[in-house]
Amino acid sequence: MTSGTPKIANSLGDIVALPAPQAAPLLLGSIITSTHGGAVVRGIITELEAYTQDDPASHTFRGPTKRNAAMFGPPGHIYMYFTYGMHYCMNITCGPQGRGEGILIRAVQITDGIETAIQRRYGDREPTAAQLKNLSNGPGKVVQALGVSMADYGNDLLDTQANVFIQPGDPLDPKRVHQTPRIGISRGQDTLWRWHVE
DNA sequence: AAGGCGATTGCCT
DNA sequence: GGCAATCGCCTTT
Repeated sequence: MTSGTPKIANSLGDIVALPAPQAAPLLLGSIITSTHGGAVVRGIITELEAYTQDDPASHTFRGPTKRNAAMFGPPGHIYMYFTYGMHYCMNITCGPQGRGEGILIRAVQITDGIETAIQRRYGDREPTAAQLKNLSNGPGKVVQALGVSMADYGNDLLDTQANVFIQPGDPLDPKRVHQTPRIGISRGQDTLWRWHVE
């Protein structure tokens, strides 16, 4: 680099290396793409939540385990977990290697491959208006619509050759961004670590 | 070795 | 809005 442009946290690699609560709002509006099954499904990340290691709501609160190992790996990788006996959710790992932080992707606005997403969520039946609205507005729904699975555990989300990857999105209108407590947790409700756009 | 419960979803009232 | 479904993980005996 010969220009005098200062190095700022403007690339995804820089962003995911930040602590999760700093990275999360910066990743809102990013593009996530899945090429699973030979079909491209792509969407804009519209809701996410940050989790840190000293956060009682986090899977990493009690230290590394086999389940949460990816959270302690390099940033920008996939941490998947299985919950409630039937649902999978995906995270973007954050912070430096060795630090158990990540961002739960809670909602995506599908922009490409919506037919494939509908097929994965509802099968061949024509979706109702309600079903279309609920296509990918929850963490388990996002995973299902994108066709992500535990096979993607630990994979690099910044590798555009991977089956699942993220890329920068268009800037968001700050007026459309809302910050709230996280959803579905019994502890750690004091922090405003959920961000979403309308 | 066993039990409780969860970063959820969808259906039922 | 309330609650059942369903099972792997982690904590506790």
